[in-house]
Amino acid sequence: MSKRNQAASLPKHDVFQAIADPTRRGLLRLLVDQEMPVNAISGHFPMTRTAVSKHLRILADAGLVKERKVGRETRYRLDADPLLELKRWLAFYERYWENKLEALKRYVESED
Amino acid sequence: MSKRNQAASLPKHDVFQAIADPTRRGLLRLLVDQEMPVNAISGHFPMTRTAVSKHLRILADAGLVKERKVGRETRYRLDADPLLELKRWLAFYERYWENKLEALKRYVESED
DNA sequence: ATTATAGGAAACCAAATAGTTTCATGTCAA
DNA sequence: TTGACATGAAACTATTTGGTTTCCTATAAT
Repeated sequence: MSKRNQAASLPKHDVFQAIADPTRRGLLRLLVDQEMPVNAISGHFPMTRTAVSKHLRILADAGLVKERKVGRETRYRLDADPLLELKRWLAFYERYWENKLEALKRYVESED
Repeated sequence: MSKRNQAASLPKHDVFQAIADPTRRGLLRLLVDQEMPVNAISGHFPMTRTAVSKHLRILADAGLVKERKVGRETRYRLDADPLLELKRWLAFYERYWENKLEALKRYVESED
């Protein structure tokens, strides 16, 4: 049932786009093993809280962070799962750099 | 010598940004094991040759394709090397989904 | 009850992006 | 040498992006 993500719940931002921005990569890195409220998070970045908040929304759209309301604050934490898609995408190209490394290895070995 | 890529040859587009666009991912996929001239390439995409050409330039800036002039045509081919950066970036997060899978596994196993 | 704190929503802005059309240049073919 | 072909450059446009400021709402603390 439900062909993955359709109509109703189409993620507005995919993981490729989400990680394209360096600030957002920084956010992921920061939330790796801490759940943090927006204020604490935004202290780590040279921009307004609102800007950080928007980045967090984009990450949430891509499924890369989860949010939880606690009292008057919203806490965010990493969800690395969507990165699996990236890993699968990357895997396809793996043999191409492996080929290169192979070639280099042969070249080096033929040098003695 | 030369701390990687500095001043003079700063790549205007990094690999994260380069692969953010679906058309560009399509280009990489197409050039995986063929060297192709622009005209042949652009036939595979629903946009003008010029637009494709610009995407190719962005990929070239990120080092993901190499170009070679042959007579009056310019042929492009994949260079997967810069994807290693992405792989390293991803590797950092690997344990986070592994933890999840672990947890799931324990949960399933405790079910009999 | 009043004040302070945490966060999102809205309106706005500048710059970047993804595309177009038109033009110029270099190379191949007749 | 004349014409056709392959491509990049330039100028232009619409949309998206990344940021801001200003305001509103909900929760906590006094």
